Amino acid sequence: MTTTNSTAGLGAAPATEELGSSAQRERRKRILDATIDLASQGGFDAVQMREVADRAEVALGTLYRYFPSKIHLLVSALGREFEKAEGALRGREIPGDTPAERVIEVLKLTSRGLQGDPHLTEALTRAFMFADSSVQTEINQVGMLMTSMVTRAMYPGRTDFGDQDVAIAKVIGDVWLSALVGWVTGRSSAADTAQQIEVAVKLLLRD
Amino acid sequence: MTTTNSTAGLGAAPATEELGSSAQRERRKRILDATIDLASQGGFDAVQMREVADRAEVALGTLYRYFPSKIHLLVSALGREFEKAEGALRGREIPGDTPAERVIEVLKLTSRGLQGDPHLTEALTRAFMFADSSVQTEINQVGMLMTSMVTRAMYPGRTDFGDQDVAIAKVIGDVWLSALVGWVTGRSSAADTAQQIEVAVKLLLRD
DNA sequence: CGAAGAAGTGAAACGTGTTCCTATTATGGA
DNA sequence: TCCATAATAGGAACACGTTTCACTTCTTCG
Repeated sequence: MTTTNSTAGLGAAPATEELGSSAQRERRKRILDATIDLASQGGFDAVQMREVADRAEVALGTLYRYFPSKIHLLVSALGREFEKAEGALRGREIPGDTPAERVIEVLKLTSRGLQGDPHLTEALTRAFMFADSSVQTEINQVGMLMTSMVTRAMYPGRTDFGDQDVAIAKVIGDVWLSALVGWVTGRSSAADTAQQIEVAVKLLLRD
Repeated sequence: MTTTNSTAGLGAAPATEELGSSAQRERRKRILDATIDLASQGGFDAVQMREVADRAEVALGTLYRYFPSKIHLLVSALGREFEKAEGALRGREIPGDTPAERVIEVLKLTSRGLQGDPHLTEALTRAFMFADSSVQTEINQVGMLMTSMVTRAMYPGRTDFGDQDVAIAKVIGDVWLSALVGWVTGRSSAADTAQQIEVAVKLLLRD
């Protein structure tokens, strides 16, 4: 059984690594800020390592010391954003009478947030899709946040979930990712994407 | 001059295998062969445009005339391979007593085929994930083949399918893609991938 | 304080995707 | 057949991710 459990990560995942001196934490923050700034304005291609380094007022070599590749950089940025989004959602009461309705609601909210900044979304999604196992830590973090958002929407208030529920949440996450890729790469419209997710959720959460 | 390059470009790089002189069709074939060869031996990174051009005995500029980017090249190669795989499957009788069983069988077969050539799969999947709307034609072709394979496995012999069935097939396709990406990028094992797909299919095709 | 090592700087250089340019060869119509 | 035009060859050049290196600055600890 491959249940490396997800409920473990559902708790209060501490913010990002708190290692390093405060100067280092600030450098790191400046780098991620610059990254998101550039991504937001021009997408994946606009995030150029030299430009990021410039904006963060950091040498190129230093940038690479903090993030060993552009993919690491972008996936880390994605992690930070996702954490923020998940935090914002965490306090909120999710409307909807059934698990399906609530999950759709959450995914709509999230998608809308992403689609409000298409370039940023494009950059982060591309990076996520391109990431290999050397970025596993960051990837898993994002995956767990995703799963956690979905399960919480399914059963608000509950804190741990059965295998079946987690499996469903993961499938929904997969569909969501595929749909997002379709949207990001210009193959489907925002409406298509929403529709696609809704269909999947209804299929998976009918009973 | 670059004035009327669109018509010239289309003539030069026939989207379908029909167009172009026989010399051109052969060039195109040599290029795709070289691509798959390189991909198969070293994956995405090993498909280097200069090397492809060399092996295909074609100038770099010619390669770019036929395929305007590495992504186009790889996605086109993917299309050709997928067609071949789908054709091989089309004649065959699929074992299994229920739609779920048959779909799982088909996906297992396909996955096994892919996993038998990991580098090739990695290259093609990466390209697919990275492709933007300029590669829409090729992408859609692959998507339709995928959906068609799944629906046919659900109801062998039938030739047209209800909305619900197509929707389910698409969701399965999404999950399959996500799982494949996970495998390709080294985040999950072949067994995990199979498991993940099986869970999704069982959830979607229970009744 | 002072020294040793870690971290940061700035710049050059390399690899590979992509573009561009000129000369040469194929092709198809008058 | 001969010419106009498109297609190809060959190769230089450019862009951006990544690496490397010599030097400087910071941090830590005896």
